[in-house]
Amino acid sequence: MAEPTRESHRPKPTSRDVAALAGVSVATVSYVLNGRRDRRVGDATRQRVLDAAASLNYAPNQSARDLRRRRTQRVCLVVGSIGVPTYDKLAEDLHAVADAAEYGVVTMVAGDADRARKAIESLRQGIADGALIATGDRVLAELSLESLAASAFPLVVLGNHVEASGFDVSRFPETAACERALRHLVDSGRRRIAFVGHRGDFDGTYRSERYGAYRSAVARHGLDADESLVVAGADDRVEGYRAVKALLALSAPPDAVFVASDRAAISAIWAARDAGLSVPRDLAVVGSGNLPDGLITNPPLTTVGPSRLDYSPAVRMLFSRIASGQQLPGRTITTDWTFIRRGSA
Amino acid sequence: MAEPTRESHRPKPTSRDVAALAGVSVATVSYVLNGRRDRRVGDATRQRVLDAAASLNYAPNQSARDLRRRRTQRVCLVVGSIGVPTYDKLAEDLHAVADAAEYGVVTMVAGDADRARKAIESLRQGIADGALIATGDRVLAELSLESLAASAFPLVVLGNHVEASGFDVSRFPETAACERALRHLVDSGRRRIAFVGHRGDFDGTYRSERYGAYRSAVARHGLDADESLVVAGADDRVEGYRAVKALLALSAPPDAVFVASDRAAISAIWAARDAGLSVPRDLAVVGSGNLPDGLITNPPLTTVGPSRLDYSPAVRMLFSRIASGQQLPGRTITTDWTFIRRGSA
DNA sequence: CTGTTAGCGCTTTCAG
DNA sequence: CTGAAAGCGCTAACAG
Repeated sequence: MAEPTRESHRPKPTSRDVAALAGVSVATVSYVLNGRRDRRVGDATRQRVLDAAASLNYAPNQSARDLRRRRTQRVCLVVGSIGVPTYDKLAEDLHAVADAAEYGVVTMVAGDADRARKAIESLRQGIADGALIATGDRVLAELSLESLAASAFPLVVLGNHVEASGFDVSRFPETAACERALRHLVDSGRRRIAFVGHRGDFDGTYRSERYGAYRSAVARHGLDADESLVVAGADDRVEGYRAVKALLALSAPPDAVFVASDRAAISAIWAARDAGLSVPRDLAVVGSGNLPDGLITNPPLTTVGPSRLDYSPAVRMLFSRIASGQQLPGRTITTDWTFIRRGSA
Repeated sequence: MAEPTRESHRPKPTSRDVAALAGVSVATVSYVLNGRRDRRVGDATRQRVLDAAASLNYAPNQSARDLRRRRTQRVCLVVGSIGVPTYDKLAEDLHAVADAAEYGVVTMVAGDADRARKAIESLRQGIADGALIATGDRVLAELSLESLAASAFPLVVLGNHVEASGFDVSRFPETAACERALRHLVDSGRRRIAFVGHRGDFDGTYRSERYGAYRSAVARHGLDADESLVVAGADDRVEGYRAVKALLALSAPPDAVFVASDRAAISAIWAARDAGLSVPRDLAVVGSGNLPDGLITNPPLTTVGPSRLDYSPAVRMLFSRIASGQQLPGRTITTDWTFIRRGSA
């Protein structure tokens, strides 16, 4: 109100300002504000400090604190993309544990190797005390985690094709379950099985486990190897719907579809029903991921995935690594995917 | 290999180590590594520094750099929860701009006022150079943003019921569109209109715009005011499905349902179809949010929401605030929701 | 119980 | 073109 024209930018108060106002030293301010048990401070002094801090609207500077303490009290989650249910669940599980441990969570999105390298660089620069990397195997394959691991940085990686060396690994092997699902389709008489994959599933030389299982099933069981039966569309509900709609409009449509995500598999069920087809009679549908959403489709979604979607073991590995401070040997936990037969195939 | 038993924790290399190895001063290291144009360094020296840094596997310490520079080159996104499509879109839009501006993004999840206060505390402690707060109006109502705004911290808030004072606000007023949707239902002869809300929509004294519009429509148009027609279930696809299924099993079921999310509205269409009902004939369904997913339902989803889901204006406000460094006046951008009639009502 | 002091690792004037 | 030196704001020994 006094100077509406050129509001003078008064600098943020520091612990020194608080100390001065309370008539104590900065050390005392630090002790009071961090409430350490080994450092008893007189009640009167403590109150003066608290009052001073409150009246100055003081907030301690994180960078300075991190620098001095040599830790950030933060963990970092590196995910491959936004809006993917499994990453969402991972984020939830991580937040739950981090909150309990009074740790903050920072999330970085690294959809390609370039971004992932940037994220790793940030980690090397000490942006957090540990990290959970879940960018997917495709990106992981192009990454070198050695520089991080070499510095004993607490790290847990979700990936099926990395070796635990200097960090921990959480694996979800998919192949066996996918093969079982495909065999089931074959056993129930399907010959023209389509594959709806993520865009990344076919990327260059990389081949996802789901796609790999599909290719080998086609070969092994002598199925119709029609390239027009392999399409992208698993990344997204809408894309999935359109992809399956297009498949069904083929002159020789598929009699089954193996979809690399449950989201898109649900869209597949719709697309089939909207085309006047009966699932599974006219089109068998198998999804991937075992999301709860598959329970409410009609028919309920047959899928492959972990029998329970729970990342807390991986999260706990991370926190145990952070707590130990040691250079632990690399641990691996493995959660096999299973074939979960419900109504759609 | 040499000492497998007690791996000595060699400390991370600092700029001093690099300087020593390169035979230059730490200042030169800083100049080289930050590649400043105003400070030309001899090519030979520069190369020595780069080699030294590489051979030591050096990564500059962020905390120290942030402390000295008095900025973090990071922005913070505070969202109300994980796995909500609109927050996902917001995160995407923010990441897009931040990447281009060479800014990092840290995300915090603040589902309730306590968490939100913690997040704000972190912001006050300088965890980022600016923030986008999107926790939803319910949480926002319990929050005091003054302490942040007072320190001229660059801030943009997504909220319909906050005043832009010391920060910018992006509003998406819902009420008018909701009223239009409800009037449309009434005009097409619906009398028993159900409301499927988020758990937070009824929280204590708080009443969301969607729910408020529903209550007033019931009163104004003299609709059946049956409390059993008001249920939670909008937070989640599965919950939404179950909630609508239960509504349809009522002895006096609704003839229309206004759902506070598109996700759950889609589940509502399914639930109706699975119950052998025709949409919209037997049950009219209106969603909220205008997600792309509503285009692929059968019938396509009638909804209320912004005509285009785009948060980049809000994001740009944030970055302009950060860039200016000034204490700008609070700006407000308003994007009205509209009634988008498709097939389901 | 409280104060003094020495840095954490980096950037940035200011000299040379 | 390069170096010396002064801190950024905080915590943690160590004294008293």
